Amino acid sequence: MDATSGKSKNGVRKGRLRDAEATKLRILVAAKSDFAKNGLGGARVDVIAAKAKANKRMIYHYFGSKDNLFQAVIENAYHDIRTAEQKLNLDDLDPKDALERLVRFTWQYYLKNPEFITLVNSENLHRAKHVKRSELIKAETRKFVAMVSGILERGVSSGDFRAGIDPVQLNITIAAIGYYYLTNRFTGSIIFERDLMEKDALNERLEFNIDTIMRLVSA
Amino acid sequence: MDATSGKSKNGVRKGRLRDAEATKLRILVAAKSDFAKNGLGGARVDVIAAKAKANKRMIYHYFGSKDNLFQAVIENAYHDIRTAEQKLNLDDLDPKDALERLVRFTWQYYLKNPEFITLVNSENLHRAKHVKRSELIKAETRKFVAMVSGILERGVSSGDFRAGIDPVQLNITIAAIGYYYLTNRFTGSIIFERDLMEKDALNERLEFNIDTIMRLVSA
DNA sequence: CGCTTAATGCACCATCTAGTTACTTCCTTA
DNA sequence: TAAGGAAGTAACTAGATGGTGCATTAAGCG
Repeated sequence: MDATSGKSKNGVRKGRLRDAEATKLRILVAAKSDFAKNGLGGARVDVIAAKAKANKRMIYHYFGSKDNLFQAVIENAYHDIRTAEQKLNLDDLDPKDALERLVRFTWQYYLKNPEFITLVNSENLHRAKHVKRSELIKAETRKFVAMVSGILERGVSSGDFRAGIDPVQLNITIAAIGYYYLTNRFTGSIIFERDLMEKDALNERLEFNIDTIMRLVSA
Repeated sequence: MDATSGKSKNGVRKGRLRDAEATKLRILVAAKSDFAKNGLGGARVDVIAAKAKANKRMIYHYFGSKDNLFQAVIENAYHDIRTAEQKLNLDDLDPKDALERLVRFTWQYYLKNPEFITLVNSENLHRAKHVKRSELIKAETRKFVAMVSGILERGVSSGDFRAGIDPVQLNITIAAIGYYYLTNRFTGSIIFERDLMEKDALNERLEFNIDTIMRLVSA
């Protein structure tokens, strides 16, 4: 999406006054942020419009409804993480390294993109009705599962991993141990009476997670 | 809370017409259900009142505000799970059995009480501002962590578990691998293209989780 | 049995919210 | 350069929504 350039036909920047793609993108970005902060129900269309420096009418013009806007946001969020995962080139690594790298990546991605977690939570509150409509998300996930499956197979061949591990269960577990810690960082920090988001605590958790996964798969 | 009895001073049941405790409890139950279904922002006070067969005025009479009502609900939810955990009498079991029992219990509790998960998610969306005010929750969690800590110590002594495991990290992990699977059951079932809530799938996941935890702690 | 107090119900309000109508302004292209 | 479509705006609406004021009614006590 090269929509922020705002160039006229002669290629000269001119501070884009009327730029459909740019406006659409600003709305999407603002919506992602507001939906992540307040959930689908809690987010306000007026607030999104203001944050996007767009007129509310534009939201309906480009997206049709609040629900459709949410769908665009969640689809985009899944697409981003799946794209980033593919860029890890895990197939080129030794299976143990590949797996560790995936655990690290997953943790860091959630840490740097907390809105992904909140959006997924919100989507599950709504019984995945938006994700259900997206073929793109399914296809990209299929590719991702295949990649993890490949790592497992190579690990079994090399004698590093035990056989019979379901790649989907493994995926879920890798996600779970990071996701849960971070999505529940507020209640967690209160009930356990320690700051879970302190630098040392975060590093400790990442090492713990790597250890958990390595022990889980090792032969 | 023995509030449903509705007895007059002579102890005879008389279909309680004016029963403050009963009304309060009906509101709490209805609120828990509606907050769990729609989140704090999405839940409607009028709907809660109707579901509780109480007048909306009563909600404000007993709880003061929607926020205070939510606080009562979340405090109650934490209290319930912590109470159930204490009833497991894990101290009387062999450390390995105790740990397995805890993993099984946690999974089954989330499965049977899905509203707990949704409430906690909602509370984290609001940065734990309600839980923050509850001393009860902190105290009960402290006791729970001590119990897990005891299991770990006994396991180290018996030679079953390795030393140096942080009970809070272990707790978080036990919760995570069940919680994540279940809270994301809707998106999970779509993106992985398999029904995660099917009976066999649930059993498989539980066994996988027990395995994960056992491998994590074993010497 | 009457009186006080707490439980309950009704009607109402001020504000907000998703979505729309009717309009103006800019940009492209023939 | 004129025209038509696309981008953008402001004001509005119909229905919610959280929250209240006030009257009413039952419970329990002396």
